[in-house]
Amino acid sequence: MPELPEVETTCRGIAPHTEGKEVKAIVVRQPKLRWVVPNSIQEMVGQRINKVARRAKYVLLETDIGTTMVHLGMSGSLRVVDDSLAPDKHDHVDIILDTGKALRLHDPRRFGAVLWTQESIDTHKLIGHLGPEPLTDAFDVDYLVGCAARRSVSVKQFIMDAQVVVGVGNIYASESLFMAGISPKRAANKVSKKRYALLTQCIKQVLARAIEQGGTTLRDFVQAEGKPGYFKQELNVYGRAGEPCNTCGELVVQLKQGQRSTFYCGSCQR
DNA sequence: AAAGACACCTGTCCGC
DNA sequence: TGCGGACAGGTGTCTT
Repeated sequence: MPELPEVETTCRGIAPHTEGKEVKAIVVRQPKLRWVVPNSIQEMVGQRINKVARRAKYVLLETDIGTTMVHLGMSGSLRVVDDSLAPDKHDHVDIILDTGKALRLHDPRRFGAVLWTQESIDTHKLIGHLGPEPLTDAFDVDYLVGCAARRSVSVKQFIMDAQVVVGVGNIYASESLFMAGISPKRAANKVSKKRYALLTQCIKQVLARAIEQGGTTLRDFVQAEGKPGYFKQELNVYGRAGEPCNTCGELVVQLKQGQRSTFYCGSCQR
């Protein structure tokens, strides 16, 4: 489910309930997620959560002595619930706070992760090699053009490459390319600098707007309070194969690129 | 070095 | 109603 806007929405939703609160207990009902939840996660018990942050698609719960990293995978969501609320089948991990609330990870497919690290996040094995955040100034046209040199992969797969830029997943890659009028099939090194300048802006705009709308709920994403995101109604191409393009009326096309579905308008995108 | 395939897992939907 | 197969928002790892 979650791309950058959904993870950011989650962070913003849980922050008021977790920042400054102490962790009273951690309950792991199903340790087998993408990686087995480490026993060292219990080191977080008794610690105060100083800050909720995000890097790429990781939710970071920072304490004085270490950081808990939560990844939502394809089907994960993190909610704030009353500690006493009975867990569902796929509620795998609870981080129980001293307020009577708990952060509850729900993840049917178990592609998500809960990890504990004492090292600096910037150099962490899973994060150190990642590209810049798309909503920062470090992500600009010169940077993107530099990355694209000698890359024959399609521009859609290129912008989904986390070593190039983080947070752009399957929905927002298609949407950004539609907004920029660029064909997803074009090779990354065959896109002009002028069009990369536009694409850079479109990626920022699409992600920012999706965050404003609380993310996109396709099937199971929910925000911290359990509400869906509302960006789905603003999708122009994703999931709209066979429907008319909102701009020109031509039918939206679906294809596979790197095992993932891509949606685009063959008339508006060149 | 880069590109492509595969793996992980459950739920849902569609056609027969 | 049941069954098989395809598909789903991610990403590390292995093979070409």
